[in-house]
Amino acid sequence: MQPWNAYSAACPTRRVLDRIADKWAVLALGLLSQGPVRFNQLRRQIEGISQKMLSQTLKNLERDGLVHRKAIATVPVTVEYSITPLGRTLIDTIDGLRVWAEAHIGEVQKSQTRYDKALA
Amino acid sequence: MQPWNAYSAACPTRRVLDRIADKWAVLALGLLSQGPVRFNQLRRQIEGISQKMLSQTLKNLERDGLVHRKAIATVPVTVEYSITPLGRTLIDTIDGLRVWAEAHIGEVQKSQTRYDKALA
DNA sequence: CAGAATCCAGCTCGATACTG
DNA sequence: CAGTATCGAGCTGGATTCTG
Repeated sequence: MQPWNAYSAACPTRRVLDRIADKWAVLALGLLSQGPVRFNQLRRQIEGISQKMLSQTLKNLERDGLVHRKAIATVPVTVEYSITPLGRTLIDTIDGLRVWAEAHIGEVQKSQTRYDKALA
Repeated sequence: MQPWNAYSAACPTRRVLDRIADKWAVLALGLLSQGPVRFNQLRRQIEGISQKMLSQTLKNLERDGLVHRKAIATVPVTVEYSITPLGRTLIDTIDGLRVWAEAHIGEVQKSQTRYDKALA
């Protein structure tokens, strides 16, 4: 845990955290890890996302090289998004967090309840 | 990657991601993992944080059971924050992300540069 | 279908001032 | 020392409208 002894905008960890801080990004990447999908298809799968956010999220993911965008010249245009190998290594890493979450969410919830009760 | 096929506010992973989305929380937890510290001591170590945010961050971490707050009745009061065993398991998990970040940040950056250049 | 552009309500967060 | 309270600027993100 060395790099955390000082706040630094250049810290790689922080930059990655900033990216996955965006819940939509993680959600989208997770879905894309199951196979390529089109824009509106993805939108329907991520219930609650606005198309502005999906567009923005995908653009960021593509910029980071985590997702690949492929435009197919049909009429009307079809765009297929897929996860890149790099993206796959990230989602695999995030999976560790998923495991932690599912293992400990009960404990966290209990702590919250206790905390809230102590205030009232 | 099952739980991601639908957006759900109850999804444990998402709740954990929401917590660590807060960059200050991760920073603080990381520092606390090195040993107990007092409020202003911590504040000095996390350069750039406002005391409002530190206060808020620590309160959230305590509520989740990730951090322990111990008030010592001196004059003036001393408050010592320390990481809990649960918090330690989380920071260990986040460490996987740190490893990923340090291994792949170069690749990400290259992709970004390429992407930006393609637009201009 | 796959977006881009605009508008604006709401929340975040820093700055400041005050307290036990 | 370790906070709380209040206020306002600014960013975020949803809703809506329009396009190739």
